[in-house]
Formats: sequence, structure tokens, C-alpha cells
Amino acid sequence: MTTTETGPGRRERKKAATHQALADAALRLFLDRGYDNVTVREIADAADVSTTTLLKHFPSKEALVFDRDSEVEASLIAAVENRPSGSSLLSALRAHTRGRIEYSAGSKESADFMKLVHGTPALVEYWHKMWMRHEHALARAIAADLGVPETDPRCAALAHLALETSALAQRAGDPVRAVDAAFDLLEHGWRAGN
Amino acid sequence: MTTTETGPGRRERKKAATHQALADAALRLFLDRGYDNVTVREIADAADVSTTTLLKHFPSKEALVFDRDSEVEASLIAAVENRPSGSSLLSALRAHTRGRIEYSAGSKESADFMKLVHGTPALVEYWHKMWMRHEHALARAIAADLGVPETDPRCAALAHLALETSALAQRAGDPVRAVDAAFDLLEHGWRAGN
DNA sequence: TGCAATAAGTGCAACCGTACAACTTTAAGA
DNA sequence: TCTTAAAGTTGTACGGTTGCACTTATTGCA
Repeated sequence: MTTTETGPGRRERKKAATHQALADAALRLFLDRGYDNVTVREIADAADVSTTTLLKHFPSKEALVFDRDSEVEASLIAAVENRPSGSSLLSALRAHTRGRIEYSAGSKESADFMKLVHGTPALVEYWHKMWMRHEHALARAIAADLGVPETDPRCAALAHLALETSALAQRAGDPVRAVDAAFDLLEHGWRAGN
Repeated sequence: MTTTETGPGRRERKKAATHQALADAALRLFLDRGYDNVTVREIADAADVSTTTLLKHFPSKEALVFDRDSEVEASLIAAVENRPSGSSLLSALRAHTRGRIEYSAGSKESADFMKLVHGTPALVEYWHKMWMRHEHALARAIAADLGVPETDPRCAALAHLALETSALAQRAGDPVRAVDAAFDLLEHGWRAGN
């Protein structure tokens, strides 16, 4: 009658629990007192582990904030690959970018999170680095979509500039307008508008 | 018969000398032994000042590498404002971007410098931050050139994406081709090429 | 000419994030 | 059951950065 459910196994469950406890404690402390006023030692204490253990779960203090990251890339690539038939590459990218912005203004929870990130230079920077790490994957998806070799510099250029659009929007007063201006530029070129 | 030349004054001269000595010592040590293998204490020692003094001249270790920075922005803005009559905004930006890349491959000195920067993640990041700090100035110059208000999001978008082109180029295998691909995109839009 | 204000420079101590090494505990699998 | 490997711990150290109290020297003004 022992539990023979061969699930993730106790070990991995404990690991996942520790991981989650750390991320939760970190986010709570950061939101409470501000990112810079919290030390990794405090977070480790709050989750009742040592700082060494913390750093085995998260490579850096910033990484504690941006946990769920793999999903981001998946959703980005899916936006290109699974777009409704008939819609162009650029409009899919534009829609996805706008969607991300509008989503982050949606719930109060994510709004607080955004405030935390944008109010902390170190986090803004880290987010940018993470975000741009998807450049290659996006370039590949674009190349595949077009049926051109991956080495085509036009794909790399579009991937880079399309992703940068998000970075541009975040510092802008009106993010949605900024995204649209940038995508108009990418879609039709500079002369078209004026 | 005392020297009545009211130049920069002895004090500021000494300050400038210390500043220069620090930057020189730092660059020499970095090129010799690699950025990460040199401590700020060593640099301060080499220039015969305390680390506290060093950090009053340069806000961080990275800043020791990128001294002459104001000139960069001036040259960027000049490229827009003083471009040959008849040439378009975009071709001026393209030419300036290409010029910067070709220049850095010119002398052995600057090639070594580039190798130092590109071989050190912390410096790549810092350079990018510095470079993008000119975004606002460029956007203003563009707005002035077009005779539109500074708040026009199209100007901010072009400034951001045009500057990012340099960042894109640096990681690319063929930087010049990458720049051209990106500027083709900005100039004529995505559809035009394919 | 002399004096007060200012700023460069110093020394010290501490903090924080991060890395490493040696050790203990605990679960998994043969 | 026994071996093995991973998770976690403890302690220690390094390097960049900051703050404070202090000294020295230059400058501008009375």
C-alpha cells in the first residue's frame, strides 16, 4: 500500500518546493521593501536555506525575479509559427508585442511586478538581457517561415529590431503608440510615413 | 613675474593628470592581462592613488575603459545635422554606422581595444548601455531635422532602432552586411526585400 | 596679505554578491 | 541492502563599491 505513483519522485518534489519557496520569499520581500533593500542572505533565511543553496537554484539575485522564463520564448515562437493563416509575419509580431504590453497592465499583480522591475535599474537591464537572448530562436523561426537559410542577415536584423521594440516601448510614455510607430517603421520603411 | 596665465588652474590640471594616469594605467593593464584579471586596487596602485580616489574619478571599473565618451555623441549628432545636402536622413545614419565599424577595424590599436571589449561580457554590456544613452539626443536631432515635435514617437523609434543596429552588427559574423540588412529594413520596410 | 570655503585625496571599515571547497544528509536505483 | 549521486550546509574568501572622518592644498574674497 505504499504510494507507487511514479511521479516526479520525492527528491525532485523537495527541490521544486525549495525553488518555489525561494522565488516566493524573494518576490514578497522585493515588493515589500524594494529590490535593493533586500539581501540574498535575507531571502535565503526567509526560505530557511543557506545562501549557497539559493545560488544553486538561481544563478544570481536578479534571476530570482524572472523565474518563469522558458514560457516566454515558447509563446514568442508560437506567435510566429501558429499565427492565423493569411496574417503576415510582421503583423503577428506586432500583435504579440502589443499583447505582452497590454497583459502586463492587466491585473494589479502584474502591474506591481512591472513597477518593481521598472523601478530597479539592475532589473531593467537583466530583463533586457534575458529578452534579447531569444533573438537567435526568433531569427530561426523567421528564416524557417520564409524558407531562407538561417544565415540570411535579414532575418537576424528583423529578429533583433522586432525584439528591441519591446525595450523601446517600456521607456516610452505611451507604450502602445511606441510599438505601433516602431512596427510601422519595420513594416513600411521610413519614407512611407513622411 | 608670477605666471599670470589664467588657464585651467593648477588644481584642475592636477586633477586632469590623475584622471589620465588612471585611464592609461587601466587600459595598459587590461590589455596586458585581461579585464577580469585586474583589480581596481591594482589600477589605483599603478597610478599611485587610493581606490577611493579612483572611484571619485570613474564611477565604476567599466568606466575606466570608456573614457572619451562625449565625443561619440557629438559625432553622431553631427552626422545627422551636417550631412551633405541631398542625402537622406537614413543614408547619413547608415554611413555613420558603417564608418564606426570600419574605423574600429582600422588601426591595430583600436582593433586590440575592440578585442578587449568584445571578449569581456561586462564591457559589452556597459558599452551597450552607454551607446543607447544617446537615444534621446538622436531622437531630438531627428525631430529637429524633420521639423516635427520631439514627442513624435516615430522619431524615438527610429533613433532607438538605428542605434541598436550597431549592437546587432557587433555580434554578427559579417558586421557590414548586418548593418546594411538592418538599414535596408529601416529604409524600405520588410516587404520590399521579399 | 591673510582667511575662510571648497574640493582633491586618503585610510579604514564594512557590505554585498558571488565563488569555491569540504563535508553531511538523503533519496534513487541496481 | 548497498552504492552512488545529488541537495544542502558551513565556512571562507575575493572583488567592486560605499560611507565616513580626516588631511591637505588651492582658490576666491575680504
